[in-house]
Amino acid sequence: MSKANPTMKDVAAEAGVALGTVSKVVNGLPVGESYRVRVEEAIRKLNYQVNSYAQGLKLNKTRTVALLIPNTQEPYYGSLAYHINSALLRRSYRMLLCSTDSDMGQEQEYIKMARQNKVDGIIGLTYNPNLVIEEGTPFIAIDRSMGQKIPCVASDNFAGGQLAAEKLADLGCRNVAFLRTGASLTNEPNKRKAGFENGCLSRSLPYEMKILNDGDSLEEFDAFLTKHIQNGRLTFDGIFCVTDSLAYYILKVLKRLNQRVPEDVQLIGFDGTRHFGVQDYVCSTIVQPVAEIAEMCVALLLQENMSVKPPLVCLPVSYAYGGTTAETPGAANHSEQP
Amino acid sequence: MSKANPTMKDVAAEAGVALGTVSKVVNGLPVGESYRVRVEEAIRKLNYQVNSYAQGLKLNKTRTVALLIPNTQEPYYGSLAYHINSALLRRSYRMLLCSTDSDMGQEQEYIKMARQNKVDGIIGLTYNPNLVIEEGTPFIAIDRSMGQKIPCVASDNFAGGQLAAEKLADLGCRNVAFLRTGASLTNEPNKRKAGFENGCLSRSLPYEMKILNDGDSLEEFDAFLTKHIQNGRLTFDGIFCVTDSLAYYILKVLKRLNQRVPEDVQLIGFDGTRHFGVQDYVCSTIVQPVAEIAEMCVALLLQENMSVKPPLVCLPVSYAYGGTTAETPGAANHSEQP
DNA sequence: TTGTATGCGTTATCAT
DNA sequence: ATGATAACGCATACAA
Repeated sequence: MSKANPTMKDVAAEAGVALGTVSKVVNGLPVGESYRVRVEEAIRKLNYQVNSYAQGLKLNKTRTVALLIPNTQEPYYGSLAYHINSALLRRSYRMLLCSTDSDMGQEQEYIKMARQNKVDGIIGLTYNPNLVIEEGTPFIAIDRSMGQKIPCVASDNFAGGQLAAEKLADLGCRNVAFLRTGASLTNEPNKRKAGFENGCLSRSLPYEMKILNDGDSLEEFDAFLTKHIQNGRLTFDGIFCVTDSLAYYILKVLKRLNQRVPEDVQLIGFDGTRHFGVQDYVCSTIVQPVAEIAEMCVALLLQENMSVKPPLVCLPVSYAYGGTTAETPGAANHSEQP
Repeated sequence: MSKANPTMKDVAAEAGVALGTVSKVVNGLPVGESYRVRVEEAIRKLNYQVNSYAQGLKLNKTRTVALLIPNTQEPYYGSLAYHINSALLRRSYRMLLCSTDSDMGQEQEYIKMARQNKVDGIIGLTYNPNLVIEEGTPFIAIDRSMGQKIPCVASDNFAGGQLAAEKLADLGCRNVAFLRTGASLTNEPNKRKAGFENGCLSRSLPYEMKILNDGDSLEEFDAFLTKHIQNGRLTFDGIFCVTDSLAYYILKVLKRLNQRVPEDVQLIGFDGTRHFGVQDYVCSTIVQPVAEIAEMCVALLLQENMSVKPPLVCLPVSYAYGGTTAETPGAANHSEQP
């Protein structure tokens, strides 16, 4: 019976060659034909596999990347994790999943772990403003810039906000609202507001904003909307919510207020969230290009033919109909549901 | 300026002690008080971190576990990945995420990778019937038994099916249906059917089944339900779907058929899927105890005070109201939405 | 072209 | 109790 975990030494003994020869065969370096065959045979016979830990120690490269992300439960995060994992796998890189729960202490702990584990790089979606990152390990940030030296990848949130405004205008809205939570932090998604304002102005579309502060309850929105009901009808005929998650909440509020969606009021969210991750859209929405964001993060991290790291990369978003806006069959700019 | 990646040797030199002493301090082994202080100071000064790769090579233990799962996009999988990650983190274990897309070749590739990477164990949710697993690495299966030697963790699918039938009976249903997809594979979720039949029989509740074969389109269900419409009303007043995902699809079909839910027909799914992972339930459902499943997998894998590995562990499910059944305020067995 | 020897950073076994 | 040293499995510079 062969050993449970054969090493190169075992393979060398089995094949009757030297250790170095085995190493060369394993790494595809030139070696005499007859030797190569014998070594390959021995490898198969013993079922040999390289030990990444010994290899990593020697090369100081581990082909492993850590992903810091709040969780994998919420659809945007889960989707991101999936696509980043796929992009890494395609390049034969391993991925350490680090669910941080957005806890600053835990995030820092994971950074430490990543360093101990000698990862080749870190991709992080963290809102922690004072995360300490070692100079040594390459880092790519998602959705929040972490300084000039660290590239940040995000979707084009400004354009997304603008697109939402334009869509609402195109679909016949005359008076719209923008609803947002989580205002305090500086991050890319915050640009959705500015983009929306810009879009409204360029279309001369009157708008109002309701922006919650950190501690506020979502019920503030209920009060806000209730206040804007006149003769049983909402004074807004269009609402842009900063996320699909919020849009879903607002949808329920509107139902309670007896407003029909999309007949009385049209609703656009942001993210491109689908039911069960892969089915239809939860609401009409500005879709983030999650797969492209993932691919870009990995490409930047592994520095594939990129001479210089850009500080901020914004990827194009698109509009998708999801039942909470008027349908516009035949419209040029209309994305369909897969 | 200090070195980018100081080693124990550097710490020893800095503290003016021997290498072995540093190792002892790092690992909390007894060491002279004055030495310990000096070493700790040097560690802080140089910002030293152990190298897990050197440690893993030496100890042949890596404190790393691989999770094989189809993806992290679909809510059940994403949630499972999150909770397993948390359970491992609590024990200071790292987790390699291996999204397999249910591809058999990729699954096998990941098993190989896990072996190369010297993981201490593997947790796998895979429907691949002929996956080759090395004897050496501990393996825990989720939702599908992979042989006597490999423990399988799942929720109590039989009891869940039974509970669904009993709930429908309790809520006044007189004629129900069971709808299922993905029939061919032998796995734990298949027991939902048997449990449901059992529950119907014990309550003398008439039932019918529609079970799709592997290649079938979901539209078969449309036809099935349409066929059971008489005078504009569905002959079923209760439907149990094998997953929430299917229940969501059926919900849309019922809407098209002008059946009101839950007034005309009540609907129960399975999984406990929530909107956006953390909000309200998508439908009334049999909730899988995802956190407990995760915890059990990790505990079994790491063999915490378990003398013997059980071949199959079934964890209790619960019913949750999610809007697609009649509300039963005050009912004893009623779970509420968090 | 092939074999030999050294070192990666750590732990553990020795003498001291 | 502390210091020196071998070994973990691999890659590589160097000798043959």
